[in-house]
Amino acid sequence: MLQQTPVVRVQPVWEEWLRRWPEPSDLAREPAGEAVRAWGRLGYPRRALRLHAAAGAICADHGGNVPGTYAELLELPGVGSYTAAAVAAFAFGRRETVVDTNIRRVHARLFSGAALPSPALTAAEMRLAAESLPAGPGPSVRWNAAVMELGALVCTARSPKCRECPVSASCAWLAAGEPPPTYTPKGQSWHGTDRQVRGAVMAVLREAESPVAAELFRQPATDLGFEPAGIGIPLAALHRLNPAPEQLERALAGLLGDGLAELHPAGFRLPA
DNA sequence: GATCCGTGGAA
DNA sequence: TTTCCAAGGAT
Repeated sequence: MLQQTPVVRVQPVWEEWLRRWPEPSDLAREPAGEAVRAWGRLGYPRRALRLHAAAGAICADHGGNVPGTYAELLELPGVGSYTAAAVAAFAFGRRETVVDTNIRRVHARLFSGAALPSPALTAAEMRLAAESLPAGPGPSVRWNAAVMELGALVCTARSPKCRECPVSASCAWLAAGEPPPTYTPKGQSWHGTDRQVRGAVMAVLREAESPVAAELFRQPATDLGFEPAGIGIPLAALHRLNPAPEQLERALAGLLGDGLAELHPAGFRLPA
């Protein structure tokens, strides 16, 4: 849930999730669509699908217990190098090189003198992170947590709080006179994109308690002469986007291809 | 390596 | 209002 999503937004969803599914086996028993529904508006709903799949893999391959080594974790759906290292370190106390966006930024400034890390994680960065990691499980776990928190709370992307930074005296970026970023990160476009249409369709499917006829996506409900039960608001939001027919078809096909939706005789629905 | 994949709060 | 960007991963 924390992948590309701030802690404050994750926390309430995470608490409800663990109340409902305290063990991997509890989640694995559910249809994938229930995981997607409970995911709510966290974004990137494929993560919900993969978390559900990971629960299944944990039950099938690990007796229902989350594995504790980097290599085993990395095999799970939706778990990449960052998540595998973070879980092994923070949940199992192992010495792992954890590199998230916060740690990358701290290292870029403190060690390399750059305002921002490069767009993609490099081998040199991993080497630098591995070299700076203290020896011993306990110190390494605390180091990972400390550098991550420093990046999240003090060494922030915009307007870092250098006056509050405990290592400002040894910061290469400050010493260099706070040079600006050498590249301009281009943000993801959103308005008018397929991604926005996918999001609007998913909002409808999450609210729907029965399959949604394809015509409801393709044509405003007012033109159909009736009010669809329960999904009027997200459906109106979708039609307000006024996606081109081709774009809507692309979004629906994409969701089907990703397994986020399935086509029932009565219409589209979350995977049951 | 480049792209794609959501969402909403803050600047 | 627009832009930025947040505990990334898969293809």
